[in-house]
Amino acid sequence: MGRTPQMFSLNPSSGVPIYRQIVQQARFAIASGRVEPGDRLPSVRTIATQLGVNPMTVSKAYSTLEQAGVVVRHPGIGMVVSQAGADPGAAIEADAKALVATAKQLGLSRKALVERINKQWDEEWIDQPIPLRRSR
Amino acid sequence: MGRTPQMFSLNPSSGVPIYRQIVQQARFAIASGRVEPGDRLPSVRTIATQLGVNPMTVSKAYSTLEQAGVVVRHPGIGMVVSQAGADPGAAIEADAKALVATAKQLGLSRKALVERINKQWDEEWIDQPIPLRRSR
DNA sequence: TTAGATGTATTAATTCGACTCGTACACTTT
DNA sequence: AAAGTGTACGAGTCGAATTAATACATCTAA
Repeated sequence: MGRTPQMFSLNPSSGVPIYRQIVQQARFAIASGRVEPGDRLPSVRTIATQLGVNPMTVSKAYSTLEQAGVVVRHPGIGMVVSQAGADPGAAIEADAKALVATAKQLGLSRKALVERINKQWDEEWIDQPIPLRRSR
Repeated sequence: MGRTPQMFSLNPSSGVPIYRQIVQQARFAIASGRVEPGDRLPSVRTIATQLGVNPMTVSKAYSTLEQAGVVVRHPGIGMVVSQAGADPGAAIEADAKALVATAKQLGLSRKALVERINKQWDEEWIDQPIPLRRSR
């Protein structure tokens, strides 16, 4: 059984909470196709040991992913990537909802909001923090 | 001189910080046209007295509005609603920026993001918390 | 110039939520 | 059973956010 290369890694100096780093990296892994729907994520204890953190911390990350619909809990088995989880759109639903709510409160028109989004899209240039690695 | 009816009111049980409530209500007042560009907002001490809070708390609200470009500081005069401040689009710039950044990180396409926004727009039905009051 | 108005820098107290961990538990597979 | 899965519960820590008291700098208006 080929021990899959460590799926997660921590950046202690980033200031980003551990469980968020796990959530983020899991999402990247899915978005990049490194992990597909139906695949199992490493067990809570496996990750906890590898990263040297408490199992509860990993569990919190998994709970977050489950709430976001990215994975499904299979009792006795573990967390499995869901079909819908492959849709990155679902991941931003919460943020999108908040933004729309605010925009409406401010009396912003739908068109104006979309324009603002498009404008931001062109302006923002993110440095991709994706440490891609060959899978297999 | 007709004392304008109290422009701000607090909801202590809402859990929303005082200075945020002031910011929000000022934005509503502007969005609804109750206050127009060029108009003065009540002085820090006036509001502080009416609401029974510290002047610094009101000042923080005003500083926030200034940073957002909603009002302009006129030394010795007070805070005046700016022209650009009438544009509600500016008020959501920060949130829009965050959303776009997240979407890009997740590998979401521009089209997919806009679709998500439109979807949310149709789904969300907000209860307008605008306590409109006749002005004058 | 001076009295009275404006907003604010500084500092401090306090609240409050986010984050992490230890432990014990319920459940499923094998 | 034995060994694996995730988690409820409780506690501890830490830091940012919020509010306040006070004194201050600036501008207007007379």
